[in-house]
Amino acid sequence: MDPTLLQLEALDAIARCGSFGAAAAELNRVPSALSYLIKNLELEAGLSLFDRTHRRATLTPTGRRLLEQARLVLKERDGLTALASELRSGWEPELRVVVDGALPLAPVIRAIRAFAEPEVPTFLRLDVEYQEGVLHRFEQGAELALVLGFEGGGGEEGLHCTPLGELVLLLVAASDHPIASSKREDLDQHNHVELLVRDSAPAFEVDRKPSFMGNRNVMFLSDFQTKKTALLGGAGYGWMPAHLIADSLATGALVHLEQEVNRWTYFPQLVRRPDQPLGRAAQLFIANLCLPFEALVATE
Amino acid sequence: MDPTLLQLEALDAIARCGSFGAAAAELNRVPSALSYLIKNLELEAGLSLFDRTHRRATLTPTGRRLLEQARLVLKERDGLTALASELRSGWEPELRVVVDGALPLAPVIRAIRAFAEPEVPTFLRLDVEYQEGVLHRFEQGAELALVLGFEGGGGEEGLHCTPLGELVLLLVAASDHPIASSKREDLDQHNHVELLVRDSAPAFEVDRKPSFMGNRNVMFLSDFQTKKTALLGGAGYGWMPAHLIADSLATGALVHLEQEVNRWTYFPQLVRRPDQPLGRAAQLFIANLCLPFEALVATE
DNA sequence: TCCATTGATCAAAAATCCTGATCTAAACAA
DNA sequence: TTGTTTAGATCAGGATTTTTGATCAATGGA
Repeated sequence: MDPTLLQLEALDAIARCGSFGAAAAELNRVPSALSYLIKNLELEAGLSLFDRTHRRATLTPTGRRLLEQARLVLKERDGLTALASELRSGWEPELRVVVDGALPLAPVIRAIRAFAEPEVPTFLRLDVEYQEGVLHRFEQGAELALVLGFEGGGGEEGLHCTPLGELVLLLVAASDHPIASSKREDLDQHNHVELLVRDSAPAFEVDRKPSFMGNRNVMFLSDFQTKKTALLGGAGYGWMPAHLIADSLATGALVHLEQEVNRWTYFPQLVRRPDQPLGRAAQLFIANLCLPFEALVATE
Repeated sequence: MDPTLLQLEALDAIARCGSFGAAAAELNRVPSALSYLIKNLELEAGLSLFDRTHRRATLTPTGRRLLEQARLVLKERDGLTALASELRSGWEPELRVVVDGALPLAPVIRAIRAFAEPEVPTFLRLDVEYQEGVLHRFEQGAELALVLGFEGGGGEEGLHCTPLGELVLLLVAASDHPIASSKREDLDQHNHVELLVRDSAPAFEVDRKPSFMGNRNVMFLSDFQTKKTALLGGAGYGWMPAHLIADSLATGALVHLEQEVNRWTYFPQLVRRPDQPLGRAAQLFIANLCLPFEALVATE
């Protein structure tokens, strides 16, 4: 059995209009055309769908049941034409975005909410990555990246960058950790453990990592929330985005260390490729992102 | 845009097989046929689905997205052919069953579980009715009825009946109700309230109800569970299926009244029309119903 | 009873789809 | 570089399917 969409449309129209004639008028056909389609449908299905003993052809129970399923087919077909129309009107089929896990997630979450609307046909893929993993994911084909900030603050490699405010990282430790009461320049004197968020690039070899920490003791963590927990537990010291530890600094659970370099300001950027124009989904994402982002970075 | 199932099948096959040629072989066509179908699909959709700059045609992101939706259409189409095959092999499109609310529901619930299996295409409709409502619903077209028992115990009106064991109704009241301590023949002397389950036939006129209770005080309830609650609350006395009040009799919350007629045995019947043969769904229902029914009626 | 309406049937016309030959261009090996 | 292989596009003719308009039978209402 191999039903045609035409046959299913005829079945649906006849059931809705109540007669072959009315359905034929709706489909801009002649009644005999529908007669032909339905006859073949019944023949191929091996089922009798209409009861012709009375003048008006009425659906049999079998016909009604099959109609239910036929309407599911037609519904998906309509979904296909709608999708084609949307793609034609500028929506990307898929939008991939990378976010540096050090950035505040709240504005990103607000932006992805817009993709739940039914009129947005684009599939959204959002990856939260760390360190080199952010650019690695971007190079693999993501259309947008929210990065912590390039060295020097400006763009490089011919990428199009839009500044998104500023993000402060602070060197902190638990208030009951010995390092909290030590003075400047003490960091190199002791073998305190430095907490670091692990690079999320898959093929990244830990040996090739710039050995700025020398042979000090280090603890690698998967993300900043875990790192915060470890810091609060007194595992060691480390850099944290200010917005993630404002509460702990206020309660005094964490303290800002008094070191030569204990504060670093980054300038987060929205990065995209300059050659290819933004699709409607990318524009939607940016429109829902930028405005609140500035505000949230400032206050958090 | 009006895509054809052929076009969608071609799109799906090319994506699965990796090339026009392999897909053509799978569909028993010639490559140029698929070329023609896809060209028209792209033309009507106004989208480019394949990238032909390289030798092997590869799906564009747009093509991949549209393919996702196309596969949904084909999936529903397959569901349609499967449904047709099932209906052809003897499954009814719909099965309607009525159950008298006085009967134990457990065996019925076991029977309807079988209809959750995906290989059962039949839509099941089950109505729990009371009194005249049971036969009323059966006459409206239900294929099967589980009735409390006809007067005289046998079948009537040329219906096919199968006995399902026996069901005892007991005349009971709350143990702290005045009637509980009264002796036989007292029922007519006092104006105690009789609790009754209301007839569920929609057009049933309460005036035409056989006035066997004369002008006594009555309280109509929607079902036996509600009636049990009202009995436990001491609202009055009434008949209850034994299986529903076994627990309350055991704890002593309800007591079996000592009256001339305080016990009635019914013989529940599975009723169906003798002229039309049973479909597979009806057979499935009965097969899952009968065996446990006898056991449950006896023990409950 | 007649008459309007519904739908089936049929042959011819129209549209669609398939085929097989031919052509272009990319990938690949020498 | 050159020639070979392979994937797919294109095109005209043929096969198939669908549509049409006329005709016919049957039902239900006036």
